[in-house]
Amino acid sequence: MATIYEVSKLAGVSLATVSRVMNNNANVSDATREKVTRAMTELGYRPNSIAQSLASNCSNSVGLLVSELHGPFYGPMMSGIETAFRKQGKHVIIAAGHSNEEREQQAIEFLISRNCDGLILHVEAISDDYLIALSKGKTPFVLINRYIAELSSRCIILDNVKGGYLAAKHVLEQGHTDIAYISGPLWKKDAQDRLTGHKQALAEYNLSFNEQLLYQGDFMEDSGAAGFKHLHNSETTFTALICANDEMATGAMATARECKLKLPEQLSIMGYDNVFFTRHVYPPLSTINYPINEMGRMAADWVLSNVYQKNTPPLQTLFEPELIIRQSVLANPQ
Amino acid sequence: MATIYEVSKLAGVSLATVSRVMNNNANVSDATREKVTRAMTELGYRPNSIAQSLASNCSNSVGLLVSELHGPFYGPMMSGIETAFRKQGKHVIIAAGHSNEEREQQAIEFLISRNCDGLILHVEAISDDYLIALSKGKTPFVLINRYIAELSSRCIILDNVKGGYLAAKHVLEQGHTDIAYISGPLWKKDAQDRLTGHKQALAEYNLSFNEQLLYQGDFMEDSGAAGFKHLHNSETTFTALICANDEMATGAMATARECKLKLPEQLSIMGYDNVFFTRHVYPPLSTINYPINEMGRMAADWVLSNVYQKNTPPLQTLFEPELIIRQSVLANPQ
DNA sequence: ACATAAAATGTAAGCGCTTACATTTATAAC
DNA sequence: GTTATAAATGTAAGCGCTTACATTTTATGT
Repeated sequence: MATIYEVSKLAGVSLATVSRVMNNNANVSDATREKVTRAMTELGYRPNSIAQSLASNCSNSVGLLVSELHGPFYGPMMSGIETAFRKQGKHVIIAAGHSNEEREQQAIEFLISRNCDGLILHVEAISDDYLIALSKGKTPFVLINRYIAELSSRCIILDNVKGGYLAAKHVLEQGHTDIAYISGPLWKKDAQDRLTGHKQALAEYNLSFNEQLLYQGDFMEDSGAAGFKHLHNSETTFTALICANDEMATGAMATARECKLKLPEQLSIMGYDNVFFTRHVYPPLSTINYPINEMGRMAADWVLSNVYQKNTPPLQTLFEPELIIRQSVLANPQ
Repeated sequence: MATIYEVSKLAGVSLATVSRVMNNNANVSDATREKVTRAMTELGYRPNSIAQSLASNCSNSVGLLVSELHGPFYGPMMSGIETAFRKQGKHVIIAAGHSNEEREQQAIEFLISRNCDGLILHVEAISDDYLIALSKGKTPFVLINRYIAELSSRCIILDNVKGGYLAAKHVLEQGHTDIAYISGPLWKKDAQDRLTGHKQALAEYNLSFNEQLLYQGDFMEDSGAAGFKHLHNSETTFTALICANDEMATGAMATARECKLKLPEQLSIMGYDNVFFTRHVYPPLSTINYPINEMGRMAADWVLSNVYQKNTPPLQTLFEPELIIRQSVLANPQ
């Protein structure tokens, strides 16, 4: 692989000049620029980005930490991010944290030791304190789907209270009054918020929240199944079940069907996230849209703007959920 | 950020010694190793991986090129790969090629200029010739889901002929004789192979392949829908539809239902890939398992073994598809 | 105790770039 | 044609490590 040195020799100029045309910064006369580019193509020169990084103290790479690389939620997010960065010649290093505190911390360490210029973090298990401490460090980062008051300007979040409200309201508007709820793990802020919104809607309809009809899941499919079973076997009855995300809704649907319930006739179900496969389940699942792809893009813009001083569209930090009506919620149940 | 120089001063040794304990290569006495590690923790020293890479000519990073970052197929693949590498302290740089020749080439260039030590490529549009030329270069790479005879030892593939055969055989065994087929784009080897297997099974049952019952799709959901419409409106009839992947099967199912067909009573459907959501569609889709997660892991092992000289389990290059029976194929149609 | 080999440590030259600063060359103003 | 000023180019010192080679220390055998 040719180096800048060989290029400079071939072109008959100094190293600095070659570097200048590469970073087309400074004043280089058209003539020499021409000479240099010709030499570069002749040698098939490709700059060594490692050397560039070391010399310029900028790795042109940003770390992306998600909980899982698979799963319907993170794909669109990564996609939005990668697209935005590649346009700018930045690259993304990915790591998975698996919603586990130790692994999330390790991943962050790893990304930092890799000299990432910035970090995009979707972390769940790590503490606020750790992140606040991290914010004192020299690697800037932005948080997706997590709000910490002290770090508010770098938190890109969805209004989950509103989302929870919207979901419940839709079900209420269809005439349901006995509504079960499978929440996410309530130590997570987003799970709490969704439930809060749910309760708000109930209150608006002068319905009191029945603790019997609440099951705390963990956002994973199996807990949707377990939750449904628990609720189904309890003494209370319900005509609708709202789940705090689509995966749990899917698990609940499968189990409900195993219990010989007709969907949506005997049970209306509502999800949350609008993960792509929700329209393929049966019946197609009504849900709340989580614009994760755009939020990923926004996180990328945050980094582009705050780390690389690029001009970006104005940064937006709070996103709005949206009701998606399909066929899993039946009107006028008896 | 502390550098190796400060560590060496604090520990009262030379740079080289510090470097030695970091790479715990050479002979370092326990006493000095002790001194050095103490100095490192005292300073909170973290090696600068960029500098390491430049000096050692090894970036400890491997490039991963997939068609899309989202979608049900690539997630498990990336997941298997990331896990394998992180255990070894290697990191993965991702790029998306979008099944487009130019973008795939750009992505490869990008990854190479990023000094990746090795590449894992899932490419579709790029030519064999390009890859063969690339193999002469200095960056080693392994191919997933692509077979090129000249590069056979670095092709990690599924036996798609067998998969196509298995799918058709299952449908035939259930008594179907009029079987439609929505293929992938036939310029792609895997699409061809699946169809070849399909025809083999037909032949085994002494059935001739009816070109009228073939529709060429593009592996995307919409083409499943379009394919079904086309087939449904043609003069021929069929009791079963085999699709070359799950997404197209899903598209076909949705459209079939829109056409008021009862599934699976009036139409049996078979998919391919066993993407995770297939068990959630209705009726749960019978399909062919594509062990993409393991294949990803194997690709990682290939790199670990061929690039980093690590010991790995024996490398396997050909993977076997497997029939997954769910409820979308009905027995004894009339 | 001495020679010799082995182990431990140090020295210094890069890796391929960027960039502050110095120098040369072109341009403008008179 | 000078001189002042700006534009173009060159020089060389790093960036933070690794590593070949040189040197010193320690262990071993007699």
